[in-house]
Amino acid sequence: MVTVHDVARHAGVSIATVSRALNDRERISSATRDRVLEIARSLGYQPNDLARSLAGMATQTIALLLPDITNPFFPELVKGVQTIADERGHLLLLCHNADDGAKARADIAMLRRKKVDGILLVAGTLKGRGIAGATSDLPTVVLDRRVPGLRSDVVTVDHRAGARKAVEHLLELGHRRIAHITGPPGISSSKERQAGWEEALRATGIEPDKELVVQGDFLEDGGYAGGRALIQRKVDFTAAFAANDMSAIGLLKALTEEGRQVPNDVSVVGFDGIHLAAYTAPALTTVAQPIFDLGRRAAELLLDRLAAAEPDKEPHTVVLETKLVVRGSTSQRR
Amino acid sequence: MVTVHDVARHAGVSIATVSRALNDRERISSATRDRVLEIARSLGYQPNDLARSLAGMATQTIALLLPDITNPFFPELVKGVQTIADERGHLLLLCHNADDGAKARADIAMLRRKKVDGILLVAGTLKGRGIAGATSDLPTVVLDRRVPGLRSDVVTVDHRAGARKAVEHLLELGHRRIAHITGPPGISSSKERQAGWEEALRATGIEPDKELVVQGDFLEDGGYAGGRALIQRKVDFTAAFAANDMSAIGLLKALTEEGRQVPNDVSVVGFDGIHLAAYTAPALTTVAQPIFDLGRRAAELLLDRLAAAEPDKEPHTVVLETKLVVRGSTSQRR
DNA sequence: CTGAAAGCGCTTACAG
DNA sequence: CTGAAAGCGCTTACAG
Repeated sequence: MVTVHDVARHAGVSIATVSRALNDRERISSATRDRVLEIARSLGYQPNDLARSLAGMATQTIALLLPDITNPFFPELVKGVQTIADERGHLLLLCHNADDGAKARADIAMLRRKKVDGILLVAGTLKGRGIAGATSDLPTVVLDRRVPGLRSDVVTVDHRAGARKAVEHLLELGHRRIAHITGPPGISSSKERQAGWEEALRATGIEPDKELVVQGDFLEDGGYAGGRALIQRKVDFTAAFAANDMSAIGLLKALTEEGRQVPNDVSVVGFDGIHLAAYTAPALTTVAQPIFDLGRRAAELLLDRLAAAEPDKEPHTVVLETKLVVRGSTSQRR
Repeated sequence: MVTVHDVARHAGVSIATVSRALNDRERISSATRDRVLEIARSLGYQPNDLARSLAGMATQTIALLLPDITNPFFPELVKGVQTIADERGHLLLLCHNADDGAKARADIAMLRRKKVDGILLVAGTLKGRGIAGATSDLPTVVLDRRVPGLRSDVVTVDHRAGARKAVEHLLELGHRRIAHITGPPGISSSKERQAGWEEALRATGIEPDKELVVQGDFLEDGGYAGGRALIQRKVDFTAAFAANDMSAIGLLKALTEEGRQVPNDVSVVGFDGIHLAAYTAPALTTVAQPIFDLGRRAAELLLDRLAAAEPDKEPHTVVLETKLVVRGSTSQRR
């Protein structure tokens, strides 16, 4: 393996000069720099980043922690992150925690030992408390929803406004009895989306009916169970707003199985805008998050902060826009 | 930051002893070991893995290189890899190369400087030549398809046998004019799947008709274009085997647009078994690869090799089984 | 602009 | 079983 010593010897300079040539920024005559660089190249010199980082330089590595990459929401987000990491010469570490707080903390401890420069955290249904301690003093950007107790940059969407768009769309189609399948309890994005449902109804003079609300979990199963529950309880509804696309897809399945036609008998709107939503039958009307941009902006925010002169300046929150995408699962109330 | 020196001082021992206590394996009295460990714990000592690795230990980090995480084939595979990495205390680096050889080589160079222990490579449509050089002497396991010129472990499926299953299924349903949308040219998995199509036909005494073959690219667009081409050319066919699920989905779309009912007018079979295939209308009959296990086995193979006494022993190829999953897109020939 | 030296935080022969 | 020392491959004050 070729080291700075080899390059130095061949160039007839000290290793300090080699280091300066390689890292440029120090004052060094351009003649020596060019000569050293040429020799380094001809020797096939490749710096050892371990040594570099141990000597005080950044590792140029960030980590992305998320619950489960097979959740269709995440690949697009990962791609957004990766795009920026690539652009800026950083490597991306991926960690799955399956919404398990202990696993997440163990991952963070490991990342700390590895001296990653910073982390991107999709908290899923994780509680903020344990995580906040684990990430202390590690530059962190939180994605998609706020995590209580965690003082960090946040990149998210306006979940409440998005939910309002979904429900307003249904109201405009003439629906009045609009069910809501919630997300998992206790996390802000669930609460905000439900609040958006309520707000939109009230704004039209409709008092939200508790009977129309069933609890889900952001998963297909929860949407399916929710759909069956609504029907079993003989709830009267002509439309439903599911807290995310996967639960909307589960709901679609339950409705179909129970003989209700979508959208003729029931209109359905989801939330997220995952690719999958375009392939269901009927294709799902949904409130699309800018998933790729969420990843992009979060990575940018993190790397900007890392590159900043004073990286500790106060946390920043970026709120991106959602967009209603109308497809086949919604129609005029009959 | 707490270092071995701090622990040593508090314990009244040398840093060598601290290191031995931490890493266990050396002979050290259990009394001192326990005492040192207790002190390390109470001081909140966390080893610096950069220093550890620079001093000769493995980085416990592997990398997974793939074309594009938003291709629905990959999330499941990543999860398989991650599962094993987690089990064995390794971190996972993710690199996207968008089927760009130069990008892949740059990534590999970076990974080398970071001293990753080994890499997992999904070559996509990458040519073997450039990659083979880049990975030289870096422990590598190749996934899903063989890469010519690359001497490494391989975990794959029997693409040809899988394709035969698809076509045999169609033959059993009475179809005789079975079109084939190929994968991208020049890569082994495409060729093998096409060879399977031919074999199955010949085995039933049918001579493969060139007219029934249209080139695709493993993407939805290629399947869509292929479907339109078949119809425009007025090719006579009652069934089609697409080289993968995404092209089958594109084909579904083209057929529907052209007024052909699936499966009544045309039966369609895909390949891969991505989740998405279960959500289309009709749901797609497909030859499922054990995607999660592909990732699992590849990671196991790599980590086994890294842990092995003689890591250079000759390359191993693991071939996993595919499984026909019959859904709504195929039916008896009318 | 350049070099000698110290230091980053570990592990591991080598002695004892 | 334990310690003193060397070494992993870099960067960066400190002098000059």
